[in-house]
This record gives sequence, structure tokens and C-alpha cells, in this order.
Amino acid sequence: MHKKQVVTPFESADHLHSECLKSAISKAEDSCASTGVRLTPLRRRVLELVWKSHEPVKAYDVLETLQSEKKGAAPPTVYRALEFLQQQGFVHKLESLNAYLGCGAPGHNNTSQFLICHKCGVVAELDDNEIGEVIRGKTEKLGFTPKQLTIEINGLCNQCRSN
Amino acid sequence: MHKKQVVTPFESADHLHSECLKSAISKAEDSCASTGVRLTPLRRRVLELVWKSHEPVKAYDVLETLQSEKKGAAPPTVYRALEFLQQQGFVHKLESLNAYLGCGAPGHNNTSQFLICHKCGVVAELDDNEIGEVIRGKTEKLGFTPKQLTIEINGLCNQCRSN
DNA sequence: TTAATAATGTTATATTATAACATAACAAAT
DNA sequence: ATTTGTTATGTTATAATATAACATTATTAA
Repeated sequence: MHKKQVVTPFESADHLHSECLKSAISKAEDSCASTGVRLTPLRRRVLELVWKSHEPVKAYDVLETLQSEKKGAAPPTVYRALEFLQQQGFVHKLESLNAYLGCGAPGHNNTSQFLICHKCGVVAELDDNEIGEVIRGKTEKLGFTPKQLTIEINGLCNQCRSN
Repeated sequence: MHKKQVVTPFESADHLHSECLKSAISKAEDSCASTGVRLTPLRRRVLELVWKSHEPVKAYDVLETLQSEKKGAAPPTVYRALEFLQQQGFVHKLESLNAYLGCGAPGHNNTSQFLICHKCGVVAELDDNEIGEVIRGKTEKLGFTPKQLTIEINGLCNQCRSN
């Protein structure tokens, strides 16, 4: 039996990020086309900036880039686009970091979990159904109707633990 | 079989909050005495203010009260006290609300879950071991070592759903 | 083409949080 | 009881995050 995959699958040597980015944009385009909402140039650009890496991105970093590209961008410019992208499920907000992350599996991620390494800052997205189901089941038994789960797990990734 | 308890057990008619508050302070005192850290008057006062109700409390609301009681309080006054209280496990921070809540079970809550009703604002703290264990197990299998879980479930409480 | 709607621009400000350094209170050891 | 190191608090300033409110422009659909 070989060792389990590291928590940061995207950092593998053969990860071609340009493809990864393209795929994310393409999925967003398809999704918008099919639901009839508009992925405007601005929204698309913000999505690209969030997907610039697999690291969480700050709203004001996105803003800074936008401003450098074309004058007139202001906080609402970014926050509105991010809100839209969240609603569409294209990006997640990490509440414990006040930062945003491209969604790795748009379409089927009602309940994502995020593993955040507090040493190197890497974040992995999990989409474990069991975790979601346990929470759903337990809370519904209490008469609560869950809508939006925020599950963020701070700790040490495999790499950092070994070093 | 009778109906399961509502998500807001503390709002029952016979809830005498003064006792509740006293108990929280008392537990904090005991804990500090046994671990040798100092529950100073300021820290105790901030703890009281967080425990003023079972609702999440904002840092700047605490600050406002402190300022009304005695001049000289500033943001660091509050944030330092809150940080201390969190470290001791006396209060929780709700990341998705940027607000603080008294911990209902100091001592045995490595993994609390919070049910947040987005209609009435009520928050219930759960300490479900299974939820914590599932998350712990799954993430450890991935080579991740969890330290701090943030589990916040936004939705509708029993009351609000029925109304 | 017009009217309605949606998106963006723009200015201002609200909210949340920390940095940095000074002073005071306390604890432990002489 | 005094010094010394440590912890806590005071103080000023500012950083970082986010929204309100209203004006303008672009898009859609009648």
C-alpha cells in the first residue's frame, strides 16, 4: 500500500497552472451560459485573479491589480464581483482568513471543507460527503435547517509536519 | 416520543440569565486559578459583557460599553481581552459574523459547532463529538493535523422555519 | 426606440483589527 | 522592602476589510 496523497495535490510537479486556470474559466462560462447569468469581462477578470494561484487571495489584492490595469476600480468593484462569483459557486470565501479561493469543483460542492496550514499557508479544498451528511443529519434532528456550511480546519499540512 | 429540543435551549421561559452569567464567570475563575493565569478585572468585565446575552457580541459593542464605564478604553483593550478569553476557551469567535460568544462548555470543547439562524440571529453551540471525530479522522488520513476547527452552520432555526 | 433591468462607476464612510511604544501592576528572588 | 523581570494595560495612530448611497452606462426585452 502506498502512502496517501498529500494535502496539496495541486502543487505536484506536473501541475500546469495555465490549464487549470483555463479550465476554471471555461467551467464558469458554461455554467453562466446555461443559467443565463452574465460573466462580464470584469467578473471574468476577477475570477482569473482569484485563480491566479491555489492560494487564498485578498479582496484588496485583487483591487490593486484591477487598478493597475485600468483606472476607476474601487472596493465595490471587487466586492460585487466576488459576491457574484460566490453566488455562482465559482469562488469560496474563507471566513477565518477573510480571503477568497477558486472553487475546485463548481457544480457539486454544497458542502466543502477547507484545510488550512498555518505554517505554509497552503489551503486544500475537500468535498467529503460524509462530513457534510453527518452535520446535516445532526442539525436537522435538532430542528435546524442548514443552508450554508462554513467548515475550515486550521492545522499543519503533511509537508510542514515532517519538516 | 416527544419532540426534540429546540435549537435554542437557553431561551426557555425558566432561563435565569443572572445565574447563567454567574456560572460562566465562576467557571472562568476556577479555570484561571488552576492554570495560574490571571483573570484581571478588565478581562472579567469583558467576559461579563460577552455573556450579557446568548447572542453573539461585537468587539466594538464591548468597547463602547467599556468606554461608557471608564475612560481610556481603546480597540486594543478589547481585542487583547478577547484574545485572552479565547485562548482560555471562555469565549468563541464566530468567524462568519465577526462576533464573539460565551463558551457554553469551557473545558471540553475542542470542537464546537455553531448553528446560526440567519432570520432571528440566534446562535446555538453544539458539542457533537461525532462531527469532530469524523473531521479529525478524515483529515488525518490525508496527512493533515487539525488544530482548530471552525464549524459554523448558517440556516433557519426551528422557530423561524415554523413561522 | 423606449422603457425596464442589470451592471458598473464614484464618493464617502463604516466596520474590524493591529502596530508600536509608553506606563503601570504584579511576582519572584534577594 | 527593593530590585528585577514579566505581564498587563494605556495610548496614539493607522491598517485592513467592507458597505451605503447615488450616478451613469450597458444590456435586455417590449
